[in-house]
Amino acid sequence: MGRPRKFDEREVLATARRVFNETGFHGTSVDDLSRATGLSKGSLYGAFGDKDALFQRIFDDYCTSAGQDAAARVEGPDDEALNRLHAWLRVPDGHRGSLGCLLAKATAELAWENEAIAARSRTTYEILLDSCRRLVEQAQRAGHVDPAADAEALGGLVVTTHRGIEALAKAGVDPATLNRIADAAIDSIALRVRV
Amino acid sequence: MGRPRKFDEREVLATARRVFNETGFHGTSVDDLSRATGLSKGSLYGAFGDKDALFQRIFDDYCTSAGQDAAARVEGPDDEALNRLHAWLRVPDGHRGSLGCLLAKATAELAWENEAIAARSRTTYEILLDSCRRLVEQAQRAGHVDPAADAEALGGLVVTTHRGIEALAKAGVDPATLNRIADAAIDSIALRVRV
DNA sequence: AAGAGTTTTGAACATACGGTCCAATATAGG
DNA sequence: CCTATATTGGACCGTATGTTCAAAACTCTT
Repeated sequence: MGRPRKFDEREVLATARRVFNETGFHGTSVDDLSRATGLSKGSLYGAFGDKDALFQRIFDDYCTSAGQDAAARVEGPDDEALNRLHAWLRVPDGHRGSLGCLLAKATAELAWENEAIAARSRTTYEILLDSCRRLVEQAQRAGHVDPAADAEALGGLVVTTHRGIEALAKAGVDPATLNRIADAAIDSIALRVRV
Repeated sequence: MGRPRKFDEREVLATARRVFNETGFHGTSVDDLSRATGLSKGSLYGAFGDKDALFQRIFDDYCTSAGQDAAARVEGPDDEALNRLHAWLRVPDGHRGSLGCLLAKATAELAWENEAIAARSRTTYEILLDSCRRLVEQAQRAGHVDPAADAEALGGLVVTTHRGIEALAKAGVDPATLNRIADAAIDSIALRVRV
């Protein structure tokens, strides 16, 4: 009972995430969030606590979801593993100004001063590294990658390449260039095939 | 004539850069800068203008220096080009908490909202890409990389790997892991040798 | 209809912020 | 020693910030 909520919590969180992702934590005021979500400041505080709690919540959700996505990418036949890695690296066609990854943005902005953010970032990256290692192992089993190669390092190379491509995309580097880099990364990994 | 300055401009700029690099632009107040540099706000404003001008100055200097460093890395004999690429990627031994790159931090935080920052970031990354392309071309001439490979894309792979390694370092990922990724990146590029 | 329980609202609050100003101070040249 | 000039450090201002709160609005139960 009680007065019902006028807003959809998931919608509000999605909007707040978008704003945080665009202007960062310190660059976003509670007024900005209030305006973007349509909720008054009082409602925001009532529903989510203070600004830090709201951000932490959004960041946690994002990391969880990123980890799940990574785990989901591992599922599938071995002989398509390389394609799945490739698809992950490619910049989407209609790419303008970059949606960007909250994990990257929050880590860059806050890891130094916020231990909770740093810890969550680290474990999330470790999940990504692990998923990519598994994908490389699949590609090895499929004969697409040298079975003697260090799967963990090669998987890591995919993760760093992904991060790097996004960083350059944020600076406005030509998407076509970035996609050729993605191709080169996969080619380099696949060239370790024993012919 | 008149009263001479009590501070060394370069020292102040270096300190301010460190602070900006740690807590970001929006996360750093003018009082923070004043405390860190030992200069009063009045002196800061007299010497460097407002907070935006100071940051832009520091960022410009950093980009210029990063571009020069990249250009300097190109100098040297062809048969050491691959080593120079490798050395650039390696994380320094005494690495704790990451010094980090102002270019990456500023781009992540501000590119979306600040056109001047975004433009400078883009041209700086293009200089980095160009330097790495030249280094790969050197390695090709030395016979360390397949001469038929796309040197621009392989050079880009080095840049994105570098960016990615730093992003993961910021999250606290084990430096040893990152160095194995750096090794893998160089190995992958070098494996394009025609034997 | 009345009451209990929630949420919304909009204003109020204290503080922190970026930015400005100025009297006091220190120095170089005349 | 004096004058001109630059720096200094702190007081000061208006605004924006994060946060709280009392009152109103609303739904469900009794």
